[in-house]
Amino acid sequence: MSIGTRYNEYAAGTPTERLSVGVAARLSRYLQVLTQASKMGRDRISSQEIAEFTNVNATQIRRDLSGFGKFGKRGVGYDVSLLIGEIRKILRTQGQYNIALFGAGRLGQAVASSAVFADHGFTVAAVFDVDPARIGEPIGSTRVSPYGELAPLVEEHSITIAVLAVPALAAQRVADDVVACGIRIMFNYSEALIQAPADVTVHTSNPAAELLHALYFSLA
Amino acid sequence: MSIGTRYNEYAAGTPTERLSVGVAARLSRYLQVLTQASKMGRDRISSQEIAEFTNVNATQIRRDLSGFGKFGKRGVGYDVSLLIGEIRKILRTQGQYNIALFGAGRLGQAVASSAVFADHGFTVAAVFDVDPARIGEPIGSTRVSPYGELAPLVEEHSITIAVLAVPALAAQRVADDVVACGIRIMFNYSEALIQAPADVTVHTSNPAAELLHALYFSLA
DNA sequence: TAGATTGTTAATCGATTAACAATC
DNA sequence: TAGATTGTTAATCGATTAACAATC
Repeated sequence: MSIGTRYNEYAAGTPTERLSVGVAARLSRYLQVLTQASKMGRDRISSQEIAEFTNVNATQIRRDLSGFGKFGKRGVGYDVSLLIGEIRKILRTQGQYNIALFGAGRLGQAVASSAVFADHGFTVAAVFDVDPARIGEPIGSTRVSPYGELAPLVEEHSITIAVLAVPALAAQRVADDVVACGIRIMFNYSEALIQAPADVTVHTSNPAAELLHALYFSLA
Repeated sequence: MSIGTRYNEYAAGTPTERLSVGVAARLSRYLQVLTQASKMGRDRISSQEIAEFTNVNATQIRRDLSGFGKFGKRGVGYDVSLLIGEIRKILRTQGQYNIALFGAGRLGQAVASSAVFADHGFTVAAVFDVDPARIGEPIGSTRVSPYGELAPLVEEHSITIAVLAVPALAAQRVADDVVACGIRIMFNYSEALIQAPADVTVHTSNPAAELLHALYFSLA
């Protein structure tokens, strides 16, 4: 009966089924490439080109997309802005999402002033730091808030995502506080291994692992 | 005959076959988790714990490792430092590798002073910036060099990896120059889509795509 | 028309999962 | 001994690849 209820909810809200983890991950990456291609003034793009930038097979890309409609033109490719719209509809991530950034040091400042999040509708709505000297400093389009105001500001700005740009030793404590505020998605730029409840998603930036992997294949 | 020659080369140098892309990528991620666990003072770790931090299935982890030897103890788990050594042997990435960092701005400074690369034997041997005001500035354990000295310094320091912390608009030009110097591995922190020859590996940091992906699954 | 690229199928390959004996 | 976790097998699922007709 509870399973039946869930199916009914899906049927009422959206006719499509839940995407698999793999498909959702790949669609997100296509969206990133398309967004950047659009900024570079590209109108059209082929599955082959998307493949080069995502390292996903071109046939796989065409099949991922064709599962939701015929978005391309044979002999021509895909219209970039049309495809951006379609993927956003599929991912149901068309809205604006507010981010809380932790750490107003060099990394935090770089993140706050970068376009990488803004391009996808993510707004850095609050920045926190434990250093009293930094409180009130302008950063991106906001100012540094005291860490003690975390809970009320998360509530006030409807923040759903945390980005951790703090030292590794502080990361777990911040993660715990963030979870306590009801945030369920974190992006961790520190090298710390974050412990979090099962319903919380933690993505950890891992450039060193990617270099090791690349290095293995480049060695004779 | 050429195929036979290749097999002979492998047989002479190393008895093991080439790892698949998937295995090498996963082993690199296990190594990152183990390295961090070691820094946190952990002596032992179970496949289940590695699974939680890598999002790789615990059975998969055990099978990846058991293909190369019996590194674990039943009922106990894996010895962290022993396993670090074994994976380094498998990946043949035990040496020191020199990095050229491009961009001495906030992001570049954050990267240069972070432990994330140093923990895996990557040394930032040279930092380049086009801003004359920054030349000679200390950054990490080196100083900012003029961009014009790229080729001789890459040669002098045996640099094999480039890390791009430059604005998106400058990224492609830097990538072209880097490739011209013979570097074949790049890590790109900008949101730019980098074009490079097929034998060059470019990894682009993509926090926004990972957030979009996480967001999809966290939405009701 | 000729060339290019999508949409789609079928075959192969690798990853995931469940299960469990072995053993620390 | 009892509990825990590895090493390993088998079954299922999803990704990759090649191929090609459809069609812009």
